[in-house]
Amino acid sequence: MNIGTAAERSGVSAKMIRHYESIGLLPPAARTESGYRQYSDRDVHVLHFIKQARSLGFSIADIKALVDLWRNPRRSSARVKSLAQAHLDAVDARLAELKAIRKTLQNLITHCHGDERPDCPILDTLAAPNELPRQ
Amino acid sequence: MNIGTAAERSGVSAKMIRHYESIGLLPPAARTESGYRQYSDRDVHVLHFIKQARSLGFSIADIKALVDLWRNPRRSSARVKSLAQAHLDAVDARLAELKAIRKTLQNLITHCHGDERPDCPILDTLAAPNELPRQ
DNA sequence: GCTTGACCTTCCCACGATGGGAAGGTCGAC
DNA sequence: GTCGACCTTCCCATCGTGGGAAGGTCAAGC
Repeated sequence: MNIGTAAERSGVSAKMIRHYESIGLLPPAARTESGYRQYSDRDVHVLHFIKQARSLGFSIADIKALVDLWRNPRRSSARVKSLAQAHLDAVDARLAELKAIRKTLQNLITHCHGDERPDCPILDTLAAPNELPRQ
Repeated sequence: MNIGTAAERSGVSAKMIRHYESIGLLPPAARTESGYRQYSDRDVHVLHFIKQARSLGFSIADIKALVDLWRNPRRSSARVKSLAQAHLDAVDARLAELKAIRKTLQNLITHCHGDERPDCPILDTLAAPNELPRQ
């Protein structure tokens, strides 16, 4: 099938499919005489794997490693688990960050009248010489 | 003072100070005869404001709006609050996303032996034809 | 006054992931 | 044959934060 069909069936855009091929995440596709890329059901399956991993927030580098492990019958699940754990740790770190940000924003918004007056605790806090309240 | 000192005192790198000037977030700095940028205490204060807003995750475009409001004695706090609320909404959306990702990852990791065997629920789930479990 | 290391300037490129769009070729239904 | 949909490659962009090259400036120390 052509790239458009592969894109539709996998959920990965044609643009990204070409890009993934260019960065080596995918092997070069088979081509017709006129240069059109040809994809098999197996290729669509790989693309779907990539899409799923992306939706879990894995980086392209991680996904490359995961695809390689998937392709290797001799892999150890320890390696997979290690990759997933490192990613989970990063997700947790980002969650903590956003929670702190959320808390500060929520507090600032609560104390802001939000009317026509110019005084505003949000601006005052941003302009204050000390660091933002972190808790 | 020179840009290095302004960077040190504001917590914003010299690179970013130059960048912010180039994108119009900062007005062009005064210059010496030899072309060195000169910054006042007031400039450092603005940079500090920018740094604080960045640490709260506001985009450069939002920060530009916030700085303009800060500079405008006739601003309404409603406008400030609206910007902050929109940003908080975006933070909340991202938090929800990461939480869902975390949950899925956590579940997959829990069911993975993480040993030398090749069978792995993480890879199996990524390769499965249906969408990832979302709850 | 000269030396030299730190600092400054502009410019170009890069990162990561996902595009938009231009220019030109191919395909297949009608 | 026509024509709209699809395909190709190539170049650029987004967003925020850099690295580094090439060359100029500053001022402490000798």
